[in-house]
Amino acid sequence: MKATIYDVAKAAGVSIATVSKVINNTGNMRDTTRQKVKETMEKLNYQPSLMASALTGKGTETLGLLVPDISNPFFSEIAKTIEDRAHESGMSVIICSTDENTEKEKKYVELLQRKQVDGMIVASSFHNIEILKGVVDRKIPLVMLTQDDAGLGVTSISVDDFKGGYEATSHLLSEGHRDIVIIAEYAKSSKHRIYGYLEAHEEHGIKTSEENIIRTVASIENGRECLRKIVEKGKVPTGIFACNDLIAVGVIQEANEMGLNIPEDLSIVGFDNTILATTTVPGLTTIAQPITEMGKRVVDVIISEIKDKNQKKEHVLFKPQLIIRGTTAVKKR
Amino acid sequence: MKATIYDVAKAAGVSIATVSKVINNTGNMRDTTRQKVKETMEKLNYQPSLMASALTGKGTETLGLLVPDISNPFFSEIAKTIEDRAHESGMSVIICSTDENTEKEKKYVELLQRKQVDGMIVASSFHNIEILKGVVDRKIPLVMLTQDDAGLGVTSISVDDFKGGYEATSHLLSEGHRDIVIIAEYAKSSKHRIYGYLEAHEEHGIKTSEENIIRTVASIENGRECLRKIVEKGKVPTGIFACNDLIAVGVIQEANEMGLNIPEDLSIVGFDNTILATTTVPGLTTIAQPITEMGKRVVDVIISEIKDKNQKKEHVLFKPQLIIRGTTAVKKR
DNA sequence: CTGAAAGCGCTAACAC
DNA sequence: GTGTTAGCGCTTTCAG
Repeated sequence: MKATIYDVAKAAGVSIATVSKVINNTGNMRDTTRQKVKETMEKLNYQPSLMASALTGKGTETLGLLVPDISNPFFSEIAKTIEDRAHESGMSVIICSTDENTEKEKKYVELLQRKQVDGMIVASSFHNIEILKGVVDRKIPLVMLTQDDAGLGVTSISVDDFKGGYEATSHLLSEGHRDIVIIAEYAKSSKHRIYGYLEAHEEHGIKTSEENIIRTVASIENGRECLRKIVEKGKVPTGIFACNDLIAVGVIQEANEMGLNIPEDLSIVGFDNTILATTTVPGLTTIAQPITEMGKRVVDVIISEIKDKNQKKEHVLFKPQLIIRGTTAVKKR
Repeated sequence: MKATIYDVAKAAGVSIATVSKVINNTGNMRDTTRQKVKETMEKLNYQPSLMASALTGKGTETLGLLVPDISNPFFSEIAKTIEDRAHESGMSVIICSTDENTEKEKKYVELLQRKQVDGMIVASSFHNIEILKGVVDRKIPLVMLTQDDAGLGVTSISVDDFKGGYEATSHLLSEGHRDIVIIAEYAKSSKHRIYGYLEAHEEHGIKTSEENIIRTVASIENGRECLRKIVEKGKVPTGIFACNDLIAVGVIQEANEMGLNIPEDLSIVGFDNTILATTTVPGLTTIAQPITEMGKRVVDVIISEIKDKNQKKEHVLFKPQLIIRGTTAVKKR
């Protein structure tokens, strides 16, 4: 069987209390004792059980991360930075994909609670806010990433969606496009991007209509479908602002199949600047979210909340950045 | 504070043993009692601590998954299927990205052991085999995914790399290409793909040389660099078999920048069939690994090993599938 | 400086 | 049927 603290104590000829002290580097003791214990731990290949220590009040040193779908590049990139930063701070991460599914949301949140995670990060979308209220009530540190706090009174970290939407649209507008369709998601963040889209139009003195705003669920397939529907309706826009790269890629693919040239016939702007934006041809003009900084920040925040609950909650907004690649150009048509 | 089993017992007017029984659905008792306890649990919002139960001998119901880099689409796609399947079986997953870094490998494996995961899945590459020996010695179920068992005597699940390499090369060969470069990784799996590459040549009665085999670390940037180097050497091949999609994408991008037309001037075959293969233009011809089935299979295997250690170890080989898209065509040049 | 002992929340015999 | 009790492996006073 695995060595326990007792085995070490016995082998080293000391008490378990002493061993515990060397494990945690606490208390004072003769250097020779500490040394001896260390050696025995080594020899016995002893690894203190995190379960047991968690049970005695110490934290579990693990974070829960809830994302809609880890196989989506945006989330896997975020997960990577979160994981890295967490490990730097001695924490590990359990990732759960909710699939935008209320059942799973509930199940996973409960699971994470039963596993006594020290804190939870909820990324991008969460439908069952009641569930989250429960974790707040239980005083489990919680921070929202890439979405607002939904009235939970927790800190949230996101990109400035309004500004992102504004910049994407402005870019299109300034290249002469007057017929711009925005393909949004149902999420709150998309709402802000839509406002940005609207604001940009207003500022440029251009009017747009409700018809130019369509919504869908993020996926390549849905992006394609959207373009199909747009075209079916008759008038083809010269610019499309897709609220994320996945949708944008779908639009690009469908456009290609329909024989539309990009960017000559149709300019496209995405959002997120995931790896996908770099693999299309031409490269996708998109709004970058500073994923790395945001990821680092969330874990820093959550860790500081774990150390000291009732920290001041804040709403951190990161600056989006327009990355111009090949899918946008001055209007020709 | 959070409700414990004692709180429930007191509130329901029973003993903790009874509560434990209803939690685990074991033992017999009057239906009314069970009902009453259930209600109290509900009312108190009680959630049994997995820490505590893990400590008493039951498993932790968590799996450790070691991948090189979760932000790589191939791994995030695998992680997703593993996560899904695991949850279906009541297990959660802790994902760790080793970054091909021996230090991290060691750190994470130790961490997972201290967290007492019930089993570990090691995907794709692991350098410090000694470390893995340690987990095998400790009788912790371990299965290798997408790589061979490195003499550990554990079960491994992977695609038939030899066959994949053979088919990719054969496809190129049968389209008339005679000058085919293979860009491989340093991993064992690449070795088999190279053998497949060689075998295909032999079978077609075509000879190739060592010079046509180059190696690199998987990344878009390295893919680009490889093509650059190949071109610098003078003779440009008409076909390239990249041992994964990431590299293939890099080759495509660089080829585009160099003014080479794909597939007219250069045909490319990738490996993995990740989302990236669908987002390039033209779509990437590639060898698909049945990610979903493989993912399901690993967790099924590991779970059965958890239930019954000293299960027969096997080496499961999945069939690769050539997916023809737009980056390959009959040789023109 | 070091050790004894009381928990942490739960499970699993074994009594009653 | 239901309760008592002895751990699981560790942390943490509090004595010595």
